[in-house]
Amino acid sequence: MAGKTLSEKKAECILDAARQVFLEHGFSATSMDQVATEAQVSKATIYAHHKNKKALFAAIVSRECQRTMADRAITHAADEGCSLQRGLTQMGQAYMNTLLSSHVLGLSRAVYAEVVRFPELGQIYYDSAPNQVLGNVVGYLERAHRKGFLVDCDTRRAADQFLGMLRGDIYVRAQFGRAPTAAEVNATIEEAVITFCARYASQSVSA
Amino acid sequence: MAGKTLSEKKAECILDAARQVFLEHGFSATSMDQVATEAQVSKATIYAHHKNKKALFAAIVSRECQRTMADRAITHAADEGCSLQRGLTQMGQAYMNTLLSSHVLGLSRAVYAEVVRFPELGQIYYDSAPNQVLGNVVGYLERAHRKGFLVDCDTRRAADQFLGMLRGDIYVRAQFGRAPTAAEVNATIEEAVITFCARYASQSVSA
DNA sequence: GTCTATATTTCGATAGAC
DNA sequence: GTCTATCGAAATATAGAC
Repeated sequence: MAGKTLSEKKAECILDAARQVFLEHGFSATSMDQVATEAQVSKATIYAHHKNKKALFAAIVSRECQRTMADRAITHAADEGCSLQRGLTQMGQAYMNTLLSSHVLGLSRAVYAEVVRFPELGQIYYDSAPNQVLGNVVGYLERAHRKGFLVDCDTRRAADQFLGMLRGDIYVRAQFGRAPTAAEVNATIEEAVITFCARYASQSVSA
Repeated sequence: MAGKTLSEKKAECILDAARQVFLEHGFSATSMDQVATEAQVSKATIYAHHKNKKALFAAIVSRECQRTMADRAITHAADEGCSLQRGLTQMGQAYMNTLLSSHVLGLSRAVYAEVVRFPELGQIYYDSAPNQVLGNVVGYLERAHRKGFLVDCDTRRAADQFLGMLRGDIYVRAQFGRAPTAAEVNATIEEAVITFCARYASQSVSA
């Protein structure tokens, strides 16, 4: 990818700038002038690449959804060779790391804020981020079940409860402005694993 | 309250109109003209009652926080005379009813969207709504513990996990545009109670 | 494609009459 | 307090030169 035209470079600058401004201020509070200044191009250049503000926003949302899922190691964080407790803990750490990062919070904030105006974006976001994660955890639990680590259960329900406990009050606080400490996050993960195992771990594992 | 001056009536109209428009479109996407039209007053009248747009928004957020906590029966939904399982289920139903209502979703959406710009509102919202609910559930669990229904535990952690499981994927879907069915909600509540009791219910209760 | 300059609309907020 | 009328700033989007 060494041979990039000037136009391709500007196109990238626009997307990067739009990402930053949209994720920080949201759709309505962001102006095309801000994006142009941040990208160091003229406003007309933006309109040469994107039909209008809404289309630019949609492009950013799609791009971020893919990126977040691509570089997040949640699925592969769980070492399949170790115990259930350890596997859940590793997944929990990877999940919380991603969820509490400023750009994931910013993306969900921006999409959530505009879901009434752009319902399609809400769909795209849910399908490509939260729902993917849920599916990945379900996959892990099914493999754990085949190894005899888990009792018979609805794995989707179990995964949902695990992720719900992980988010908990910490995530609510993070959404509304208070960043949690690392100690809080670790304690939440540890306790979620214990409660999960109290119901779902097979006797041979929990005993 | 029969004798209301015309001014008082208009003041109410303004608040009601602002509530509707802000909770539907958020702060940035709402114009004072929209509020004025909805309230059937002139824009100047709004500015006679509220310093500016931000102050009006803050007034709405505070008012809605108080209202939501006042008329929500979450705390008192749990019949204290019955079993732990039944009490948790009743609380869960009241909680989900409130959480998934359009005006609570709209309020959290509006506040969440502007938390970067108005950090104080994020604080106010968290303290007066989610944190209140958490505290109320903690209170219920402590009473249940004194009755011997609960094992020794961190009641705040237990309450947090219970509420986290209640919200779960349903709440994420609701945030991003898909309304859950009543059956989904009921199943989520039932399963949250079971997992909660697997760890926290005392032997005499769970056996 | 990219720029400068601008058309056009809409917004928050206010002046002044009543 | 309430209205009409309006100001000035800022927004989206485009025209036209290069």
